[in-house]
Amino acid sequence: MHREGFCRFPDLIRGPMEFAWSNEQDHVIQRADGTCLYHLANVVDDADFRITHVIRAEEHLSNTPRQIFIAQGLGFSLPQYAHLPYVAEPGSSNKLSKRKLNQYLKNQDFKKLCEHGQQVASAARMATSPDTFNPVIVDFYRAVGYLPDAILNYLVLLGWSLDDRTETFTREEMVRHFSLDRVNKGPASFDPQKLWAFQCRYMQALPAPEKCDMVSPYLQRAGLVGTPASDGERHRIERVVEAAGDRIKTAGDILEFTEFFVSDADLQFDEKAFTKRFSQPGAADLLRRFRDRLVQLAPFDAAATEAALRQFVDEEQIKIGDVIHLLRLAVTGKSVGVGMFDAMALLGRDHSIARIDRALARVS
RNA sequence: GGCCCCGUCGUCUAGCGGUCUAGGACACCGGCCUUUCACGCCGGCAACACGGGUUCGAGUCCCGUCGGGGUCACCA
Repeated sequence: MHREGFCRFPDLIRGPMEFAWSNEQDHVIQRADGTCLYHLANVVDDADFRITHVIRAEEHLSNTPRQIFIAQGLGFSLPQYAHLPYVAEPGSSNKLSKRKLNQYLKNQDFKKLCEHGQQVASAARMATSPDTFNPVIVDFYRAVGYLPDAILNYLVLLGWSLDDRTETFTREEMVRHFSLDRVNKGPASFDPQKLWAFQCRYMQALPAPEKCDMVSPYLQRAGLVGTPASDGERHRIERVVEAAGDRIKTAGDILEFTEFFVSDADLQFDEKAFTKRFSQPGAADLLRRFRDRLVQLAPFDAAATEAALRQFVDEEQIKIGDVIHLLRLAVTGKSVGVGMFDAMALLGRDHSIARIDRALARVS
């Protein structure tokens, strides 16, 4: 390498760069067996492909002089350089590393993202290894059912912005507006919550048919619908997706609504919640009386069941909350979920009644 | 340690000398809505690392200090 003088080059993000050659070491570029080392290969490869812009992470900034030295030695013309800031760990400015997963798990937000993914994976019976299935690896997001555009939109804003208000970009807008001169120099830390927010936003805006397409493979993997899904199953999926609405944040979240895909006999009850609700005095009896009204109701749709319930609580002089939680537990097995009347309409009268009867049977 | 980079709310950022009593977003905290959850709506908290200059005037320019980080392989 040169012993004196400076290596000067413009960086499209950082401006004019200057390194003293005297600080550079002589570097090995080829092994005794003839194989080449990274920097030589890199420079030759770039020249070979007629690379005009080398856009890479900041950790390569200090490698640039030696690569320039090699390129010049070989008589290549130099590409333009742009050194991007790297992505930092949540809440720190250390470089994000896939080897430090355990440490990141101490961050609550990161942990939540991870646990949500794990939940989806286990519900979908996907084999996962902690080394590859975690939020620092892109595959994680694909597996859990994130929207690529949401990830991209989040990522483009990590170290770059268009102005003081625009946050949402389609891919076309990204390519149209992105420019290196608005890239920040400092590292930006990965914020699991903000990524999640983008995912939620994009999911909300996704048209129903596309949402159904995204969600179906998860039900198939879980063995809840056929592959391919029958017309009936397809219709069921559409209705569940519609009823679930915003509650489905990632495609894998469909597996939080398995109660609409299992048989009445296979429905699992949240035992803790069940015990709590049904141990109230008169609970079973109350539910039984409302059940009897459901039997003769026609039509059996959301509006009708709601009207029936409201009339029922009115006559009984109780509050809607006194019975609807029992009803939800009985019909869906859970204490949370889609709107109660949507749930019953979805299942239909026979299944709704059958489930109520099954719940009543376990408490008598 | 040498060399290099960076430094505005907790986080991502806007700001390229006056329009900044510093704007937006996520998060957070209140309130409303409500059958659960989610959504939605309204309101709130919260930052220019510090010290010197330059200037009529500095978050914005210069210097220093402090702080954080990257990189120093016959790895890529």
